[in-house]
Formats: sequence, structure tokens, C-alpha cells
Amino acid sequence: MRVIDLEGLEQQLKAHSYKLTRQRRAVLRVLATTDGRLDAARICEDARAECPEIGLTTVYRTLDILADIGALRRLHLPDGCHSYAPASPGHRHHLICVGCGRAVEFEGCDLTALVDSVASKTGFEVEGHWLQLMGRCPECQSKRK
Amino acid sequence: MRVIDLEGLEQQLKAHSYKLTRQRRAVLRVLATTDGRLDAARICEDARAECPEIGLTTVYRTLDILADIGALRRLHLPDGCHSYAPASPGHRHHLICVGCGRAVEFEGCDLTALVDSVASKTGFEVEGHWLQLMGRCPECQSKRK
DNA sequence: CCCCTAATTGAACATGGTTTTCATTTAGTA
DNA sequence: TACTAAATGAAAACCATGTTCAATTAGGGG
Repeated sequence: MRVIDLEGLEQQLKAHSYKLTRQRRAVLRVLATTDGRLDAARICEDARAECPEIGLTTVYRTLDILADIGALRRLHLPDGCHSYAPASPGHRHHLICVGCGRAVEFEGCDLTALVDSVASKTGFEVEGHWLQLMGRCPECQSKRK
Repeated sequence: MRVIDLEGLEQQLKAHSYKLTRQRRAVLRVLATTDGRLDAARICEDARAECPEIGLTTVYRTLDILADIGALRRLHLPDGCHSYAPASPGHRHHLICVGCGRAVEFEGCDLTALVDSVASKTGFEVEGHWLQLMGRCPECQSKRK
């Protein structure tokens, strides 16, 4: 199980002058300690272990905040949108397991050559890109036999 | 206005033994002749010029079929999912205008180095990737002044 | 340390896009 | 032309997400 920096997340919230409520703490803990697929409903369910009265509404609100301040990235999966994965600062992308939904960050994509060539061919101003790798994590590979 | 191969699309449907109905023809024509944003509601609206009785249900069903047989690709935009763009056979990606939603295909991404490096670092079997460029098309650039 | 106030919350309801249901129509074949 | 499975449209169901609003609470000022 991957553990990311729970305190760091709390600091980020405070830095943006958001209050640290029990509900938000619970959501952060789920994000910091899970490695599977994270949609709002699942996060809510897990968060109830620590904070039983939390509602879906609050989960959505918290996810929005975290995405705004860059602590979280929305993933778009083939079957739909809006799973979430914790995001480090900087330019990163995610590698997503098609078996279990686990998301791993990576960096070091270099698309400048591609972007330049496409921009000059089309006349577009390219403002950004969006890249995800899809694959199968080691656990799901062995489960498969 | 980009015009793609309408007859080709019809052939593809027949090749998969789908019937060529008036409704499907209308949807195909919209796909073949538009270059703007294509969500289901807009497609339905446009298709009514040729087939006034077509319903949204049928549009969704037709889009599903076309995505299944690879004639269409679902695009995921920042504000939501599920716009569609006609897809040529082969390995292509789309460059999408954040202003008007127009989508342009391109090819020639070469990610093998990246994929290999990420795969060996993470132990994942990488099965595929998904890349979209976001930018602003020439028209939307001039509109902006 | 406690009060105060603005921020936060949850329940219920609203919304919007997509899917399902089912009786009716139709494309393509015999 | 007749037949049959596929396709259709209207309506209803669905599901994820957003909004409203009265009640609660975090955290700074006193």
C-alpha cells in the first residue's frame, strides 16, 4: 500500500486557508493510504470508517478543493470520467492499472518535438497535453493466471 | 469544413451487419461533414435536418456502435467527457480546441522510450496509452483579440 | 480559555446526461 | 411481396454530480 504525505496534504489545505475539519481529514486519509480506484462514492464509503457522518456532498466538495489546489488529479478512464489520484507538484502523468484501477505517477514525458510538429502543421496554439498510460500492475498480472 | 468518407462509414456499418437506416445515415452525415464539437445532443439536433423524427436514444445507440467498430473516438474534455470525433483507422490521436471543441487528428506519437522506461520502473505491463493535445485553433485565436 | 463569525456541513431536492423498457416500425432477405 | 429480427421513439428509470438552506463547527480575537 502506498502512503503519501498526509501531513503535507493538511498543510496544503491550511495554506489555502481552508479549515481542517474532521470530514476533510477523513478524506485526506483515504487518499493518502489507498492505492485502488478512487471515485467519489468509494472515497465516501471508506471515509466513513473514520467519520461516519460524512456525506457524499462533502466528499465532492473536498475533492473539488483538492483538485483546485493541485493536490489531486482527475483521471479519465475509458469507461467514464472522474476517478481521482493524489498528485505530486510538477508535471506528472499517471499509469493506471486496467485490472484494479491503481494509479501510479510518473514523470519525464518529452513531447516537445511532437507538439511543435503538430502545432506547425495545424496552426493550433498547443496549450497542454494529457497523457495516461494504461496497463496491468504486477499483482493483477499474477492474479491472471 | 472537413469532409470525411461518408460511404466508407456506411460500408463499415454494413460490414458489421448493422442495418443502414435513415436515422443512422443522418448521424453519419453529421459526423462526416461537421468539424465542431460533437456531443450527442448537438448531433441529434443536426441530424434532424435530414431525419426530423430521430430521437436522442437512437443517436446514443448509433454512437456506441460507431465507437465499437472503431469509426469514432470518444474524447474527454476538461469540463466533462464524451464528445466524439471521427477516427481514421490506425494509431491516431486528437488535438482539441479548448475554445470551440473542434478536433483534429494527428499521428506520429512515439512513446516507446517512455513506455519502456516506465514499465521497467513500475513492473506494469503497459498495454496502451491515451494522449490528447489541448490548444486553440486558428479561428479561436483570432476571435480572442 | 471561551466567544463569535464565517466557513463548513448534511439532508433533501434539483439537474442533466445517459440508459432501459416496451410496444411499434422497418430494412433486408427469402 | 411477406416475413422476421433488428431498430426505433417516447417515456420512464438511473446515476453521478450540483444546489439549497438551516444547523453546526473550526479557529482566530478578545
